[in-house]
Amino acid sequence: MFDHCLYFNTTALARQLEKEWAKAFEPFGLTPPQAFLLRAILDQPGLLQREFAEGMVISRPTTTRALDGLMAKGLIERRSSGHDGREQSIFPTAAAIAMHVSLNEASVQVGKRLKKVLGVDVFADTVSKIRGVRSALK
Amino acid sequence: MFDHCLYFNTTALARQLEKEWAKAFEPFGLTPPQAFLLRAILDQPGLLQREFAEGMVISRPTTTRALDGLMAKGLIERRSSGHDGREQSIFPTAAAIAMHVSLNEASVQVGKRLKKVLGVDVFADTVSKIRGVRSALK
DNA sequence: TGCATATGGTTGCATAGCTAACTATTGGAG
DNA sequence: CTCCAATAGTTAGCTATGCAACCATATGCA
Repeated sequence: MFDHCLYFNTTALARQLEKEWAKAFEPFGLTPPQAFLLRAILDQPGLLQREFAEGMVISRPTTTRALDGLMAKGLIERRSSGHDGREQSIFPTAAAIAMHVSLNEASVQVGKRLKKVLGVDVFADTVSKIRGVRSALK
Repeated sequence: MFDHCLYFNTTALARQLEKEWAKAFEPFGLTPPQAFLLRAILDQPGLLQREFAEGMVISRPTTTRALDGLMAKGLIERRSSGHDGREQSIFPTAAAIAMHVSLNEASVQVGKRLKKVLGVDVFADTVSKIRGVRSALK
């Protein structure tokens, strides 16, 4: 119905991809947003909550809640940043660190599968086009 | 952080676009999902609820609720399809029909603005790439 | 020093989406 | 004709997201 609409196609694709990734992270008991946030934390432990919000391109309230969820699962810790009483530094727990490798492997597998289905070039082109649009709209 | 991830970029773009369209539909008191569904109904009055779910690529429960919202605003009617007691045909009310032209105009404006910002070719390429991925994953 | 402003985080409230499970109706196979 | 399977729609319950408004802490300027 809205074949040439960027919004329509983008949101529809986002929902499709959400399902793909949900399958991959299901064994970890994580949803895609949770898993991606955790991967970011594992890659850059100690960054401030605000910095993760920026990096994931989600609002601060959404970040608060996503981190609440990860904390409830015992996967992260919030520590006061020390020099500024407002800030929270985010660290993975040992349990999360134990998942790091397999979480990354699962992610790589999804990427590989998508590249196989779509073709490596189409995949890369699409990502690059989307990133271009994102930054043009920023 | 996930520069080359299709999921990450797609969901982030989806949120950005949502905001763009929200501005455009705000004068009508409609959110983007509501407005797009209503536009579909205005273009094809009388289709079944299930058919709108398919067309919009959303689940049936989401369709039920989106239509509940439009009905609460007095913009659509559900009528029994006649030959099958399970089905509901969806029609726009006079109030909705009165919005048809300006709703479409507002939508065209957003499209024009995006094409101007991004360039017509980038816009078309991006949509086409995304549609390609959508159908490859279907 | 003290108040105004800015910033990081949280809370409240709303929307949109999903899956699973339910109801109601239809249609087909014995 | 009856019962079982399939289909349309709804309901329940969950997650993710945003904005507005709030609290607490910093910061800067007068």
